[in-house]
Amino acid sequence: MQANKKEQIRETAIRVFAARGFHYSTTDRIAEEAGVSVGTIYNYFRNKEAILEYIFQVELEKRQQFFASLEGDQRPVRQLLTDFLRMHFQAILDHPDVGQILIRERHFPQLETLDFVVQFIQGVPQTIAALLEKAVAGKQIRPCQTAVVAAALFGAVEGVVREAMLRSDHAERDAILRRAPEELVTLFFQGLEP
Amino acid sequence: MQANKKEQIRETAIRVFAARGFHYSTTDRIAEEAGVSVGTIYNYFRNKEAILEYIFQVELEKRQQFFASLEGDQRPVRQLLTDFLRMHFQAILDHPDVGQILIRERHFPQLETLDFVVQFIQGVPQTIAALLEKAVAGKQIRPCQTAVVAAALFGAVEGVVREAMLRSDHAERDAILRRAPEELVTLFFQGLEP
Amino acid sequence: MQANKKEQIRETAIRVFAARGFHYSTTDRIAEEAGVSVGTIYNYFRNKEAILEYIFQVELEKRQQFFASLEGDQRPVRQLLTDFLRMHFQAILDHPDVGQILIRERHFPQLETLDFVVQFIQGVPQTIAALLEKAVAGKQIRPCQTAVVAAALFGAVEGVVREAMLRSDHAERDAILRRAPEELVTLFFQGLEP
Amino acid sequence: MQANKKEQIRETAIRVFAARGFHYSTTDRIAEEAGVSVGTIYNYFRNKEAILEYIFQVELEKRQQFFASLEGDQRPVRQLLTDFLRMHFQAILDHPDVGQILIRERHFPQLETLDFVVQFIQGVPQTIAALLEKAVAGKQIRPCQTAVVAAALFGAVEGVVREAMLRSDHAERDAILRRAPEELVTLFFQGLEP
DNA sequence: AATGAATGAGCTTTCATTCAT
DNA sequence: TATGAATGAAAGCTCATTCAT
Repeated sequence: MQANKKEQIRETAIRVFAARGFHYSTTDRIAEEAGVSVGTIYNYFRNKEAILEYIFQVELEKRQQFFASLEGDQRPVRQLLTDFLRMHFQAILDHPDVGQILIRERHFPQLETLDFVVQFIQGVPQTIAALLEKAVAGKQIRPCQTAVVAAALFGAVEGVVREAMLRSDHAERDAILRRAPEELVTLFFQGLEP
Repeated sequence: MQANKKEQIRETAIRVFAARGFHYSTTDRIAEEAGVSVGTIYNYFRNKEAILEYIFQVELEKRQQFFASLEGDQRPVRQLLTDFLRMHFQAILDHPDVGQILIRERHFPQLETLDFVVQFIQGVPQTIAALLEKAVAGKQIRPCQTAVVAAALFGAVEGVVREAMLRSDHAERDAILRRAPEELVTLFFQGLEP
Repeated sequence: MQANKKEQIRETAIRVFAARGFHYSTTDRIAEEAGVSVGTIYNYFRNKEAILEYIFQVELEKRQQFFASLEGDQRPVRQLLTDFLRMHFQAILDHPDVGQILIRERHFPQLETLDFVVQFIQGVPQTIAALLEKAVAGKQIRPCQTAVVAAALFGAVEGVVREAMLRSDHAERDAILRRAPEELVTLFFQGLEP
Repeated sequence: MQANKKEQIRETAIRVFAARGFHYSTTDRIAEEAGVSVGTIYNYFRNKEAILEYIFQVELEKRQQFFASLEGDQRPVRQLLTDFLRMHFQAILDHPDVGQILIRERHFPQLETLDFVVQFIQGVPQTIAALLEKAVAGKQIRPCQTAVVAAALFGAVEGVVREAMLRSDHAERDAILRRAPEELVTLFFQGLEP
């Protein structure tokens, strides 16, 4: 029941933050929509910011678990990267609200100093950079500043998500998100051909 | 003197917003740092948001002027795009605070509905998309969803800027930003080769 | 077991109130330190104030029992008063936390209306006044406003306790408290010599 | 006008704190009774506690100024002390609410650490102790632990004020306060006769 | 045009108390 | 009897905005 309630608050907060933005969302509103009292929120979260932190934390852990499951995977780097992007875009397809928040509130000043947010923002590109490193070593791609290219890829992913989110036509939006992994991997791997 | 004061407030606000984020910046603070009284701010701006709007407006106009100056330029698309990215990265090198705000406050809910912010956020990628369109027509690159690719490029630019900003070594940071226009154009044009 | 638990809560509350002050002590904290749940507190006490009331009640009863034991004691008033002050100072030496609370929370608005607190705050001086009355009748001291003098003596006791508590050197502190009963009685009886 | 408003808030707060106690007084209530808005309070005071601090500060400064004016006064110590007590009791006669607060909120945990409160609670007795020291040197009183006696006198003063404040009959109350200085000085000086 | 004291709606947060288990 | 999650009234405080000077 406990974990349930925290989860219930998290999910409601995602909806509310996505609709209004963190700073225009009130704890009263979250409580009301979650069907609990304000006090209950504070039984599970230190303060309002902690809710946002938790949302990020959950998402980060999903990505990390995925990376962990890739350990020892012998398929070509291109394949692994495609898989990761598929997972990422699929997560956003499943919960567009989370995507909205991840993009919108990422630059939230207090968040930027939090360990797991730093890990998310730096950690994910670092893992991508490590994959690119392997691809360079395997001569699948030409030598390059892998950290910079990884950052570019990470940014490109964000840009495509943003572009997709702007579409009011849901079918169109989903189409972009669904095709994105292959297109981006193709674009980057062809762009990096030796 | 008038225009001067509005400019003075805009510049101070850039500094304050960049340091703290829009929502954690107070009008009192801006007034104090600008050496004017709060009341004066309201003689030049409808409200606090209007200051942010104005900051975006000024930046947007700079980009638009650059695009206007490109009108009729007959050089290859690749050349034009490189020039634009050079200008953009140079602007960020010159005023990192503005870059910070453009990235951070872009997703500000009330801003997203404002015409010239929409123009900035959509307009810049749209211009890039238009250039890509021309390149496709000229068979310099393969057919693609130009809007999505433009968004990816725009995002990649942002990602590289962010990566550069993380470096504590200034020389290294500047080196990345200086090389970035060519590298990104090369990456994308090779990636889009027919 | 019952009486035990109530006692356990009372003792913990004394520690907590003394350390933080009544208003900055939470029921959660008391429960935690007492090793019971908040709910349990409310099985023994009507509300938070009732805990404070009970603390006062227990202390008052101790004083009253002492007075009762003095009934019929034929020794000179000066002797009786000295004994009472000895008992009082000893009680504070034994439980400085209780002394702290008795002094600090005495002026608590809701407490001031409670019968047994009124009895404590007025009752102790009244008993002193009664003893002084007897001394006046016996011509051991000159006629005076006994209520006012009793209040002065009661206040003086408090002042000396406070002064003693300020000393960081424990030996010094204890020395003051040990000598205090005689010194105060001497001071006041000499001051009231006929 | 500025100083006026701070003064206006201070005076209202004295009335409100005296009637209800600090912890049961709300900033809204003070604002309402002072005829200003809550925001205005916070233009003059850091927070609610700062109002209480200021009340203490003003009273302490009055006492200190009085002591300063005594510098170089050649009259006998007994006379000086009587004068000081007269001033003190007169101040309480003039503003019984202040007296109430001085006694009730003195033990307020956050106040106890403030420099000027420490100065008040320790400083006033120290000045008294210094006067007693002079009286001992001049053989007007017998040798004694002047610090302890000063604490006792300070406490006795408080006790008498408290006793007076308990009287519902104002005439009676004022009578006690008016007679107190002479009575206490007589009591103590006779009690300390060599 | 410039000022800055005054405003008060509105927010986050706390915590004594309850009650279903 | 004991529990402790849930409650929600109530409080302190902030800060964008106004307007008399």
